[in-house]
Formats: sequence, C-alpha cells, structure tokens
Amino acid sequence: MSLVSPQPIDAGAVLAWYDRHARDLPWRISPAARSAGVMPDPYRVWLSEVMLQQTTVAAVKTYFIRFTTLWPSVFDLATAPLDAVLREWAGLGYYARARNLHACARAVVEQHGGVFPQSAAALASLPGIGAYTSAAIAAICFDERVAVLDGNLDRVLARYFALSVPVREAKDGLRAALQVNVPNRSGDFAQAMMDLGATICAPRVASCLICPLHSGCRASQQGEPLAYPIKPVKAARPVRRGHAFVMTDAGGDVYLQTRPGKGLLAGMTEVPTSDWTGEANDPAYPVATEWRHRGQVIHIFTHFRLELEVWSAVVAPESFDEGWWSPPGALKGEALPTLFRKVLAQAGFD
DNA sequence: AAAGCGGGGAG
DNA sequence: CTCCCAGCTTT
Repeated sequence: MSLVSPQPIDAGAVLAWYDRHARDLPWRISPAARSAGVMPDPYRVWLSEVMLQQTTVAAVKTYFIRFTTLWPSVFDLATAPLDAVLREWAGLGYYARARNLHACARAVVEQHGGVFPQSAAALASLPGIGAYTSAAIAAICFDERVAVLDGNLDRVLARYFALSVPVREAKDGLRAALQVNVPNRSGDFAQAMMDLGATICAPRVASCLICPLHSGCRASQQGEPLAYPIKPVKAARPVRRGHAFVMTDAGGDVYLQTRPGKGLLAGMTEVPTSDWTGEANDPAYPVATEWRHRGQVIHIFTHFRLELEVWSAVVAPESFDEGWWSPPGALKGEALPTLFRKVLAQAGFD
C-alpha cells in the first residue's frame, strides 16, 4: 500500500489562481509576460534558486539585486575572483553555496559555452544543483514537465494527501504523485505551487477557504490542515562555549584571518578564537597582554548554540603574520559571517 | 540514511 | 523561545 493516495491535483485551478495572485519577484517573469512569450534568463533563475536554498525570499532580494548588478551574466560571475563572491555572500549563510555557485558558473562557461543545460538531468550534474534546483530551473526556464518539490510543496502535498508519515520517509512517493499531475505550463505550475505554500498553505496558517486545491485536500476535509506534515522528532541543540579575541594594533586596525577551507564557515574571514567546546574554559590568550572583557555573544547555528566571550586588546603586530590588519572602515567589505560581525560589534566596531 | 551546514523572520 | 525557509554535499 502506497503512503501517498492517488488523489488528482487540479493543476488548472492552481494556474488560474496563479494568473491572478502570482507574487512579483525580481527574478520572476510574470504569468502574463510569460504567456506573451517572454522567457526567463536561466542565469538569473539559477542564481535566485541557489540563493533561495533554505533561505527566505525576503532575505534573498537584496543579495540577488547586488549580485546581478555586479555580475549581470554567467560570464561575469565566472570571471570574478572567488574572494569577491564570498565577500558579497557574507551574511547569507551556507557558504558552500557561494563556492559551488562560482564553480558552477565556471563549469557553464568552460564546458557549455556559457549556455545553461536545458534538462533537469543535465543541470543536476553541476556543482550546487541538486534534485530541487535542477527541476526548478528546467521547469521555469524550459517548461520541462518535471516535478518541482521544495519545502513548500512538501507541506502542501503532505496536507493534500494527509500524509501519515514525515515527509522524509515519503519523498519519492510525493514526487511521483506530483509528477503525474504536472501540466504543460510546468514552470508557472511550479511557481504557483510554491506561492500557494508561501501565502495560503503556510506553516502555521492554512487559509483553506481561498485555496484553489480546497475541494481535493484530505487534510482540509479532516478539518485539521495544520496537523500535517507529521513532524519528525527533533534532536536537542547542544551548547558550545569559547572565547573570541579582537586585537588591534597601535593604529587601530583589526587583526583578521581566514578560516579553514572545510567545515563550518569554511574559507570565510574571522577574528581568532579558542576551540568551541561543551565546557566553559579559561581563555588561552593569543599573546600575554592586558585583555579587556567585552561581554558575550550568543549565536545559534542549525545544530548547536554558541556562546563566545569577547576579549579585546591592543597588541604588537609583529607576532601575527598569518592574517592581515583591517582598518575599521574596511570591515564592512570583508567576508565576515554574521557571527564575527556580532563579535566585532560587541568589541565596539560597528 | 544521517549528519553537517547560517541566518533571520514569524508567531 | 520554536519553527522553518524555492536544499546540497559528504559520510
């Protein structure tokens, strides 16, 4: 017995709703323009999709405009130094995306003549493009009739089918159930379903009375749309503790260095810190001098909570040669993740 | 199959 | 505070 009942999806109703209520987004071709023959630029769609991985539309907008202004084409991005891409990505999170973005731009230019492949299967072989992103680009740019399954669709379909297990355990079944319902306007359909999930069938609010899928929705029929999707048991978030050291030279420049190329915040810029452990420990200062305690920074990562004690001191620069000294006015342009911007702010560098 | 990987906004 | 967002890669 399948976990997903073969309840048909009224794609026509979804598209009719989308024609009236589509969100206006910087990377999107409106359904009216699309109907008039305007096609999306695969470069812009790809860039937006990568930025939108596990990231809200609101957070992406300014980054998208900044990136497309600096680098209007895949050729421009492929030619840009990786350092510049990381600096512009700083604050958006999941920094492996920026490295893969750059690698993907170079692959498209060097292996495909600057033209994005037009099938989901071919797109999926590129760096940073997985099952969702390949399907989204193929549908939105080329109207490939492929199932586009993101977090919104997980929720919408889990409710529509009243899925009795966590989505994780039925992903293939959901995809198959969606696939057989994908219409000719597959790009608009994909975006319509995502808009539906973002506005009507939202995580904490289900506005079933105005939903185009209301009549076929099992969860709505049961009167408990918010009971789905079934939540998997969540792991506790451990606490790690450590110390951060903000050092300035006599001229007031701040000592920065580059993080390791693998792991958390890989390749991004930081100030020196101790190890982050489960236990509070005494600060192992980088150099013996008069350190001033500037308070604490708390930062939440996906899988742990970090509490850093912030220390500052004026030091002799000769002892530090792995990194560089950055004038306070230049900090804004450094590839500093949010954690270290918090640390610097705590030490008085705004 | 599970873990690792950021950050922010909504409620 | 918790939840979760237009997920991908590595182990």
